[in-house]
Amino acid sequence: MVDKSVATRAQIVTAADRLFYQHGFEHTSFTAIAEAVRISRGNFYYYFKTKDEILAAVIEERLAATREMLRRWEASDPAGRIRSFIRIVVTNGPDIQRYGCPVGTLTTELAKVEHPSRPAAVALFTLFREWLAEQFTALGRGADADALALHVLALSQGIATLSHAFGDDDFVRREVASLETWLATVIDRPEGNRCSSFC
Amino acid sequence: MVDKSVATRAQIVTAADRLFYQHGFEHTSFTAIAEAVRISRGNFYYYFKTKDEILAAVIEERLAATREMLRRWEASDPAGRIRSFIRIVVTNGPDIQRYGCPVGTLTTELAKVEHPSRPAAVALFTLFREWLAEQFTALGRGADADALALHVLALSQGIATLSHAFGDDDFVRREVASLETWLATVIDRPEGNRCSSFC
DNA sequence: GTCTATAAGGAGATAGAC
DNA sequence: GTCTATCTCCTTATAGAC
Repeated sequence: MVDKSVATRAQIVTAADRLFYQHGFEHTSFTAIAEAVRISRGNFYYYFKTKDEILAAVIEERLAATREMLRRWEASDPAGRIRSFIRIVVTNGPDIQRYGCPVGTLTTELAKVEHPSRPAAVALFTLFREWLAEQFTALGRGADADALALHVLALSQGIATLSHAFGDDDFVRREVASLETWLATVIDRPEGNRCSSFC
Repeated sequence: MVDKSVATRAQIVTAADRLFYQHGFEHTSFTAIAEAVRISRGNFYYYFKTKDEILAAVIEERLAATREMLRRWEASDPAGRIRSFIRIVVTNGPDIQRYGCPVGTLTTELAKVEHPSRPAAVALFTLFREWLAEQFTALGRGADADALALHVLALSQGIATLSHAFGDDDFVRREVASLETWLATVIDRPEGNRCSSFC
């Protein structure tokens, strides 16, 4: 039955997505995924021949979900879109505090084990990077849009990593507030009049 | 022979340190460490009863090495010390591009697998955090020294993560230059006159 | 202190019945 | 489509000779 097949496959991807995020790719076993979906390990291989295939499907799923999120954010103006991004670390605060950034932690893990899907994971970063650069360009900062995008991305990554390590809510809120203030000054100020390259 | 025992043990810790950094703790097997030190797997257990014991020794070693590095930096004035920290991502640029930040990647991995040594790894972060806060206090920013320390730590983490993901040298240099400029303004400026909470 | 041999368990992956 | 049974490989860890 095609419908059932599609549904079970989607359940596997959803469960694997969550477990890879919470416990890491390598640390998540077939047994753990099978138990989460409530199917046998054998049935598993009807849908995915290898563990790497599941990972590829999970990354595809995350790419699609991220594109959909960015699409929803386009309801705001460019400055509001960037603020939506900046606020992720607050919006998803509890998850990030427990498990870190889903993009950063996956990319790092796959790099350490030299996994073939590493470039696909980096593409998640690239998606945010290019989308942020577009917003800065729309705000009249086309000349250094990519640099500004990377700056926002880097600080968000750092906030996520330290939130994960220290579990300090105040720190996250403080950094996000500061980054939003920075954003406001970056947008309004002409290029020659800044306190630093990014300000 | 005690001397030999000490030397072999140190070699194991050094090799494990490097391999844990390059390939991750879980992905590094006893076999890999034993081959690196050129001893048999059996001999291995004469020095360490479990893999977790090696990890604990590696973290202790990293803590000691970090304290020693911070001690050397004390030859500079407080502002110079903070600049030494900021420049790590350039000084260790190639390693960080390949393997990420040794502190951040280890802490994240241990959290995902809920490893008992996770708090010890976080202590590495705390060491930098408190040392940075001391320097900001010495610069007359005692009121928000910890917040400033966390800010520098967070941005450095983010730079390391993106350097690892994208392998972009220019980005790293740009961010470090910007952070150094920021540092100069933060030190000189009275508390009321800033373009953002940190500037 | 160092070695070889081996135990015990878990992983990914396969075969074939239903 | 789903299952049980099984295979193979690799891991950590142990026992005991030298």
